[in-house]
Amino acid sequence: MAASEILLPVTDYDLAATLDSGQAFRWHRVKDEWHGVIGRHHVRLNQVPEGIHARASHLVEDWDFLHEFLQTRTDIAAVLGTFPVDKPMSDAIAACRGLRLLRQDPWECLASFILSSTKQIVQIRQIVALLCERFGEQLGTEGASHPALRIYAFPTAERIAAASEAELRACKMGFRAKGLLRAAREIAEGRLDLEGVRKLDYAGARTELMKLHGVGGKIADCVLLFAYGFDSAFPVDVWIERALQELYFPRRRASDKRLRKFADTHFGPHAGYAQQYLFHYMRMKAK
DNA sequence: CGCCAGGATTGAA
DNA sequence: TTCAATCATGGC
Repeated sequence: MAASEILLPVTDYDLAATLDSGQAFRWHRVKDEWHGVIGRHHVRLNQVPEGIHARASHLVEDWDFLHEFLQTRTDIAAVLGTFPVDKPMSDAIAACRGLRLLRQDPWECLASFILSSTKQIVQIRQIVALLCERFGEQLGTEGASHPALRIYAFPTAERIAAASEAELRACKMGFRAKGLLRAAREIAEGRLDLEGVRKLDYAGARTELMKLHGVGGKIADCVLLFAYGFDSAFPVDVWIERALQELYFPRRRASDKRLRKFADTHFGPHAGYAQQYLFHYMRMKAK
């Protein structure tokens, strides 16, 4: 039945931690509500005792897109049950129980993480917001008279492919414009099929994404984890490197190679989930 | 291996 | 107020 609001009855779901854990860059909190765009849906979410309450700015026939994005059907207890039983992991779980992995659109996720290179989360947000304002389709008409309230879809690969590198650089993305433009063209001109990547195994999918200029192992793993649901992907950035070093090798300094190998073997079949818990735990401790 | 690529933020002068 | 250090990933 079509409605503009719905209750998603989920437990063990920390909406704030999930939307603010560096996976997605377009969500912002207004009072107790999270505003965001999923595809062409503008939605507002808030955590209530019974689960997550969602409101859309339009009538929605099928809310499955929201279940999919938020991964409400994931059995989080089963995932946590596969984590290694050690002090760092149990501390991380205690610190952010209810943290989830999202399931994002591959293009939006890929583009966002190409822009994330050597940027901090606040800056990535700014760049992505500018990109959407300038190249994304405006959704609805609420903000027609009020620029600050305008809502935009994430720009399509085709639209980005039609932009110039200079126009993209004007969104403050610097040298990342080249990588974004080239990726958009690969997709728009049919040389890269992001849907086809779903059919590959983890190693094959990673190799495929890493062919793109500006996409190394870390960014490929972010996309594989946050958009494709490859739970074994374990993005290693400086935060995670520090976390592994401090939490698991406090006495002796471990090489990058050693840490990488540890990451690939220690955390089990849902290593990506474990990574997200460690990442969020370290960010919370740093604040 | 070591350098470089922008721009926001932080803290010193 | 200005200015310099810091941040952090991939290509070469």
